[in-house]
Amino acid sequence: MRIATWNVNSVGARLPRLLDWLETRQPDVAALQETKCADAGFPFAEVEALGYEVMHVGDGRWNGVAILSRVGLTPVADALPGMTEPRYATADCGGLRVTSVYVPNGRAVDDAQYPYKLEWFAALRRTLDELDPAAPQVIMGDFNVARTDADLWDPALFVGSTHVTPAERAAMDALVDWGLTDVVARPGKNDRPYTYWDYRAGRFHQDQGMRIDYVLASAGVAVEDAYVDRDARKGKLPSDHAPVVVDLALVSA
DNA sequence: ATGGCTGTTAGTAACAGA
Repeated sequence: MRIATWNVNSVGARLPRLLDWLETRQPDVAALQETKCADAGFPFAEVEALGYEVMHVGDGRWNGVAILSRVGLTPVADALPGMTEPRYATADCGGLRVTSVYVPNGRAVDDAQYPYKLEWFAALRRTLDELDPAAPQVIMGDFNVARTDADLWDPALFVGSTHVTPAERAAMDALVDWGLTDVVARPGKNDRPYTYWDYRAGRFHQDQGMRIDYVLASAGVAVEDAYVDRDARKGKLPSDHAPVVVDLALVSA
């Protein structure tokens, strides 16, 4: 099974590229983030025409997540308990539980969005309490955390910022420590692991990015290959994120 | 040098992203 996660930064603005990407990469399951639309604005017909079932959670100009699957899709949850923004979707897809997450940015450590981000992580962690780490599961998306300084093109620029604080990194560790593997992609350009590059200042061209998009896989998943699809960040009108693509097999208990 | 760009809804400006 091939799965992928991609922060598309508006599914409307990205539709031609999304459809081309689905046709050329052929993911069985794709988790999208930042669709930036309500259900009425989601291109269901175009995506379904490629053979995908779609679960979309969105309410307008910000946030929005989706799960696309051509191996079956049964929705499980469209929100974290107590969290109202459209940043979370879970579905069962061909024997694999798939969660698409768009973790709040946090903005600044002295902003109210920062404790909100940590609360959001805690709510995400609590969803695992009732689950079996041996069951096939992936939680993937834009986590807005660089787990280590190696995940930043210039760690000095992020001192005092969100995305790198011990609390945010501990929140990621708490997910991993429950029993999820941070799937490491094949080395990319210059062996750098980035999945996001700012639009400004030629950051992508200089490979000055961040690793903030992750695939977290349970022990019920055997990873066969993983890579960051940098080609999807090239050319005209790209998202500022690249997809992470993972080939895997389900491990029977 | 904390900017540089791109998206949305708005209606030629504000806000958000990371």
